[in-house]
Amino acid sequence: MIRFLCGACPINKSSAEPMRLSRYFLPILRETPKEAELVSHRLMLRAGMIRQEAAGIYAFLPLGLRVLNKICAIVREEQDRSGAIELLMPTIQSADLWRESGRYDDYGKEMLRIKDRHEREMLYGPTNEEMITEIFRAYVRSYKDLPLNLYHLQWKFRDEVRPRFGTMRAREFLMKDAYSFDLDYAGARHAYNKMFVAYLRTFARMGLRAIPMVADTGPIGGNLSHEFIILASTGESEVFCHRDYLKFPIPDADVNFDDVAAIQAIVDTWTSRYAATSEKHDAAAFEALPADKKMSARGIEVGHIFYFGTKYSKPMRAVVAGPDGGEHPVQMGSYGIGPTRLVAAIIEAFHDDAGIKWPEAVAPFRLAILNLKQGDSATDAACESLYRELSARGVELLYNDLDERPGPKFAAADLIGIPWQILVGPKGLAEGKVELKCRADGSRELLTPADALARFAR
RNA sequence: CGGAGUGUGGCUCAGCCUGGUAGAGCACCUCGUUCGGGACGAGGGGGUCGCAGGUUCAAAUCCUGCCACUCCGACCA
Repeated sequence: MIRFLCGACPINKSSAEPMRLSRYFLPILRETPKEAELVSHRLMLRAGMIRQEAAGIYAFLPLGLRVLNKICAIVREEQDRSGAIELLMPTIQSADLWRESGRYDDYGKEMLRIKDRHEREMLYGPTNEEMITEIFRAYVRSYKDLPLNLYHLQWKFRDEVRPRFGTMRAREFLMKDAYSFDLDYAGARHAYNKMFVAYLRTFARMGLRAIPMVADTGPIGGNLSHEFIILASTGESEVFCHRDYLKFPIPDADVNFDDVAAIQAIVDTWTSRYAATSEKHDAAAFEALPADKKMSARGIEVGHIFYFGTKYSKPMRAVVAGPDGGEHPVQMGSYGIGPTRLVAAIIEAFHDDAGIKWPEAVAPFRLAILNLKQGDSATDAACESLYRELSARGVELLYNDLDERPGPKFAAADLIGIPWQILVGPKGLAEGKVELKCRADGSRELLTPADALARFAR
């Protein structure tokens, strides 16, 4: 099946093809490379997910790419559900565009500036507000074409002084960035709210509880902004919030994004309690909370949304005709999610001493078959049969058919964190059984191959 | 960008102080024995010791410069 959509871009659909380990490329490391400090960084290197090519610049190896694609697929589904429309902008931009907004000089050394063969000044995009505004103004003339929310998933480059923590704080990173366009503040506020709700769903589907916190707007600008933070002991920043955030409900998949009042109500709930990062922390307000509701923890920022009005539309003259016939600079917002950072963040949330414990929604494979005695005819036959039957039913699985002892197979399966393992060996088969192990809680049960098949068949 | 440190086979590291023919474990290849939680034996392949100069009869080792990477700090999706 051809799944190739776009060679150099990160837009490939997840591959559901089952795989034999003997034909796969999974360079597992038994020892931990010394540079890795953070547990997610260590595990990503050991599990053969990434390879560092320069400081803060990583290649995604096949296993890492599968996870990244799963994450992108969820991001995409929830963006689409909320009404955003995907396009794809380039990584390289012209400096002229950034001079229009005035940010070319403001952005500083974080921006990677390059020259082409004609000595024209170019840059590797750290974000795309200018470019999307340029695209918008080229085509959109009337308020009747609004609201509009355009997004893409593309590699960004920010030349961090000090990249660290693997893909958590890389210089090159994948980002989903969406940009909303509306005629007035009310429309822009609804666009902001829609993204807010989409983000709640997006992170929840990955098994994460992300808490929206009042945030600084930084060099993007604007005055309404939330960071979506997941709590993890290894988080980079200190955060403070009300304990109620741990149990607020996640909006259903059938939420109506056109229902302005309903969407606003969800946002109101999710902004009704104290929640702030250290930069915006109000110690007095936090101290006023009941003692059993106070939560201070470390957090990882996995998403950030901004409303910034006409900050770019005014200088770049992105205007539409309103119902009054006059010209109005368009009201904008931008909305980011970092999939490459999420890969690491999810590992921070789901791991143990043996390795990664992927939530099913983002797991590189759903199921692993471990042949515990390769070469034993009954064992081989049972494995092959399971592999064939499960493949035929579309189960994403990795079959460890290496001529290896059981120990390393157990260790590898635990390390790469596939949610379910079927252990097939002569001992069990003598009783007509295979063993099903759940990576998340370590539970095991014996069952017949037919029952195992039924368990995973859709 | 300030401070600290590290570059020796694919990985983890020893050797450097006190210069004298490059090592170990793991990984890899071959053969045999093994085989339900990272086996064992025998044999084998693989490194211009980050780069460039310098000192010396002789440099992984001493000196100078450069580069890369890591950690602490300021900065950040």
